[in-house]
Amino acid sequence: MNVQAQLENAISTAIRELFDTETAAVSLQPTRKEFKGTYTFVTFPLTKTLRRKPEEIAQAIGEWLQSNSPLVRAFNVVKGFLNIELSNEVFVHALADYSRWLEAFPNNTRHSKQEKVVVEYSSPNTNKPLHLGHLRNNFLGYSMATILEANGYDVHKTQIINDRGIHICKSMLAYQRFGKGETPESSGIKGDHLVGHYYVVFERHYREQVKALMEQGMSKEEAEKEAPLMKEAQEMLRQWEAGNPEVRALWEKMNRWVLDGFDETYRKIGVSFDSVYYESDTYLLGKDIVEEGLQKGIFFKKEDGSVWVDLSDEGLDQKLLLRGDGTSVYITQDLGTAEKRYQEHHMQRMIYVVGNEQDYHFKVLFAILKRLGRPYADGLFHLSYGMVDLPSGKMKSREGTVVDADDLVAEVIDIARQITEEKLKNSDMLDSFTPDELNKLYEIIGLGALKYFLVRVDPKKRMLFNPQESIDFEGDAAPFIQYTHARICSVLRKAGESQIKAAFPENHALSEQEEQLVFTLTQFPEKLDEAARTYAPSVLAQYIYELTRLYNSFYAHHSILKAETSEAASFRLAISQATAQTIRKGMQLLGIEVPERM
RNA sequence: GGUCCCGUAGCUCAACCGGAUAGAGCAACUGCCUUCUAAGCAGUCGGUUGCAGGUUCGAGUCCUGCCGGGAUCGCCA
Repeated sequence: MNVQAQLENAISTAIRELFDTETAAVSLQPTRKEFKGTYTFVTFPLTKTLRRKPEEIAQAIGEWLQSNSPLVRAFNVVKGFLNIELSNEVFVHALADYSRWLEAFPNNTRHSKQEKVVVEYSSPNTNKPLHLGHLRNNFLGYSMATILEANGYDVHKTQIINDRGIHICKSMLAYQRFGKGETPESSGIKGDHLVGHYYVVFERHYREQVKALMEQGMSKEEAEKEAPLMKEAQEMLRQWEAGNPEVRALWEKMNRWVLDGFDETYRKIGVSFDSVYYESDTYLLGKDIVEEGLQKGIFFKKEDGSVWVDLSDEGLDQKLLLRGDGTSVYITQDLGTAEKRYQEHHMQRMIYVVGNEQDYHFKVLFAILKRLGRPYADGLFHLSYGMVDLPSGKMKSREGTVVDADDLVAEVIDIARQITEEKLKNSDMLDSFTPDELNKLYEIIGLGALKYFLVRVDPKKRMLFNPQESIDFEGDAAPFIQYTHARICSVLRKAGESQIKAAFPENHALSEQEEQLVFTLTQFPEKLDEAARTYAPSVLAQYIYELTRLYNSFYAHHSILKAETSEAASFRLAISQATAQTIRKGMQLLGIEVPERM
């Protein structure tokens, strides 16, 4: 049992013995740092039942604890707040226990829950390359999956690739028309960018046609519908559905280019998937479910043959599930995909990492699956995250304000290169790295900075990305954390040279900072649990930052290897080791690497 | 218009289930490298938590109204 739970029990006992009353579960909070103590018990809620002043209650419980609990060294009362100071051995033992646990983590938590979770993220369209929004999605999804795994779930990472539809036909048509047979190889352009280029070409010519038609007196809506290019794209989609070999061949070729491009990006940014679903494989599957819903009377058919569900009693609308001509819409495909995944994985939970612009869509999807009585319906969760805005507002592909993922990644690595080279030169370390090591280091630092920036913010909130200044290398940023890790590693190396070993001597009297550090370290499992429970990797990011800050302050105010006593030296070394490991394993859960030297 | 989300320091973000004097970073300004890596440490400056009520021992947090911003309400995905 951990210290906090033991204390809470002790307080319950104290209340029973002192006031002859049973209380609801007591809960402690960390003491604010301007007061002495580690845990604080708030007595205000007890004043009514006990009919005493909060100070009196706090004082009485404090005295009881001090004489009855070996955990408690001292206490102080401020208004109704009882601040509890723990005895030395508590910290020493806590660090020893934590270090042992940490050594084995995350192997010691793996598969402890017997529950399978499917996490879907990324899920791009195949008509253009990944952008900044996808990066937030990918880092969030990958990190969430890793965090769930470390919490004991059996995690399966997947995505649904939207590889069919009018969007890809637009790129195909433009390529057919203007491409002159160029390929990623012949042009030297990454496949997804090449296909994206033709999507833009389509849009450009299409806009011209629309404009011309409008000048001839058509309304905008009419012109957009009547423009020859649009009609041709729609015709191409029909041919695709009909299985026209030529169209299919072009589609396969161009999709291959895009998917290869995506793979390259995924590899670069360090995310991965256990499986991939393609819309072209699943888009027809939902139809069986629609049929089933009709038979069960959950769905209904309109005169034109279209199929609908009425969710108005749940505050939602009527929603189309199948067009009058029998073709499927977006949500039809999602029904089918969910079903297929359940058949293949029998998961208890499935998490969709998708932007909050689709909040409504997922409400509807989940409501439908629930009405259909699907066993997995209650385990569905939409991890809805906010959009990434630019200083100019929302990213708009038509206005060319989209921040391309590959460009951004290359840019942050380049900035990392410049800064790191400079720093290494200043500290005479540059020559101690091989060119390969340097390139790896720049990548770790640049990517780390980018990932941390995107993952430190509460997923639910929309966030602002300023290309000029958003990626920090100082302060609340990954390089600060990475640097601290490298620094500790350096201390650990030197400790090895001078034969100093980490230990947990009970007679070492901890300084306030040491107490705080030990306390914060041992919070890691709780934070990990909270991150999983609340679907927020940001709580881990913030925790690691807080730990790093504390350590740096400790580092500046304490000698480690040249400490006053050998007990102090070995205990501080133990703190340092645990901090480095917590940073490394914690950052790993965010998908961020940390170097041993920088 | 209906529904949902958001509004905290000049900027970017925190604040556990309602707890103490609302915290960090950036920016600006001071100090600190003959001592374990200065991407660091210590400090100064910066707030009527959008506004007005309400609930209570206590409200950034819960409730109501208003103001401002965003998303969504397609036989698009």
